[in-house]
Amino acid sequence: MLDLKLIRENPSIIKEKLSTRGDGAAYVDKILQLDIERRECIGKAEGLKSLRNTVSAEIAKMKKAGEDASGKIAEMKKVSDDIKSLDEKLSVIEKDINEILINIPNIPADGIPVGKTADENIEVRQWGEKLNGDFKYLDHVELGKKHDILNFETGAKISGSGFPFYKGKGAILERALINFMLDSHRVNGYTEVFMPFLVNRASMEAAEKVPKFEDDMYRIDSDDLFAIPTAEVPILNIHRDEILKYDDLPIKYCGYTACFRREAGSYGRDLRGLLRVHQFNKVELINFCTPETSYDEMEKMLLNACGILEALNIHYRILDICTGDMGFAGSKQYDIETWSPAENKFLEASSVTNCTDFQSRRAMVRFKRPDQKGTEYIHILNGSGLATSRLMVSLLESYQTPDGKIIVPKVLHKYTGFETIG
RNA sequence: GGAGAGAUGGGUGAGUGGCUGAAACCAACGGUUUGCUAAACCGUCGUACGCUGUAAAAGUGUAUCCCGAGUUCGAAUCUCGGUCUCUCCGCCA
Repeated sequence: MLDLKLIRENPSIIKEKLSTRGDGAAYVDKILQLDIERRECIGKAEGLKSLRNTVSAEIAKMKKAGEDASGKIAEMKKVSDDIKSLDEKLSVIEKDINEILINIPNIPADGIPVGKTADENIEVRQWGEKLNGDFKYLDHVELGKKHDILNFETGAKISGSGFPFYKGKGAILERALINFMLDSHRVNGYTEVFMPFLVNRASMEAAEKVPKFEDDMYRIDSDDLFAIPTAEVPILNIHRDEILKYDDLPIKYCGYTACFRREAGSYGRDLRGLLRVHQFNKVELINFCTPETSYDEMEKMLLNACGILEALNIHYRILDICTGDMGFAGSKQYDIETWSPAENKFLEASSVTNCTDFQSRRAMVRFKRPDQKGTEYIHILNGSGLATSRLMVSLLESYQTPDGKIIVPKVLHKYTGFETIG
């Protein structure tokens, strides 16, 4: 959620910046108009409330002195009615403002690529090289079937399509990846957390996932709980409605969760195997930091995520995401894509995003500087470090041998207890 | 699932209709005292929104005692609905 005051004070700048991000700019004028009405309403209502408070105190005194206050009481009855109708009007206006505000995306950072679609993302760098062995690379679905480690039919039987089923060494490898990533990030200074996979509506709203993206979420109607689409949601909410200590910043968390996404409307796209699933595993990184450090922290987080891929020796590239392709809450976003030799393309395995104060305003996560009055909204960064599903695709495919075996990357041996599959 | 208790500022905790944004204590911060430390004493000590205003400041009004609605001239305090927490019983990984 954007800052209403910021919009009020810099409408043209906000409009200009939002113009690169869909239709956000169109809302600005409407917001400004409503904001004027809102402040008028507040002024009137508060004036009357002030009067009521004063006179009520007088009534109390008169009653104590045994005087008759019925005239003033009748007068205040009328005032109270007026206050009530003004308050009702105000709440309608504020609801309208809020409705618009939750549909305006974050302001893009200076210097990020301007563009409409993913084609206009800019590649920052690549690491490693494309594999070009002189044999036909089997894709992860074929490899999964061959070694009986991944079975999508069984997953479909249990739950439906898009719910992968891992077996034997496949299940162990998945777990190994998660443990390896968590251990690595702990060394990088992140505090490990383990969280609920179902969260309440307030948590989803704080993370700006709901109501805008409610259709993409799995919801449990009977309790109004949501299956988390990412660990970002519960981790972000750790500090909801809190004022953090300046000296504690930055606060960094890593955590594993399963992630649940309905992927409504994306049927037919990248459906094969693990490429687009309703449930996947991810280790998430979250950083709560000051505004002046957030872009530096973002670079560090990116390196933390890349470090996993380098340890696993998987070819990847980094994209600087353009304004039109960026996530709703993001101000700047890097995607990390890992190479799939069988698909012959890069797959998005991670996304590192600086959400600046966009989420913290809704979630009310603030901090206080020493020797300074008032609070500021904290900057919140999130990054996958990483999602195992796409990573598994790249890993299985990249580590296959011409005779169809799969070598387990060395860093995972201590987690798997075996060195090859097949 | 059954029965009961509760939710007040960073913490403990008082307050059952009228100077109560809220006692007291603790913590924190600033200061005095002190050879140093400790102790003592004094002061400060929530947040949000609006208005006035500034270089920064500051002033002022309103709201806020879990959330929402109601009663009343006036609600932390009374009524109703909800959420959450705790205790006991039952069930259970």
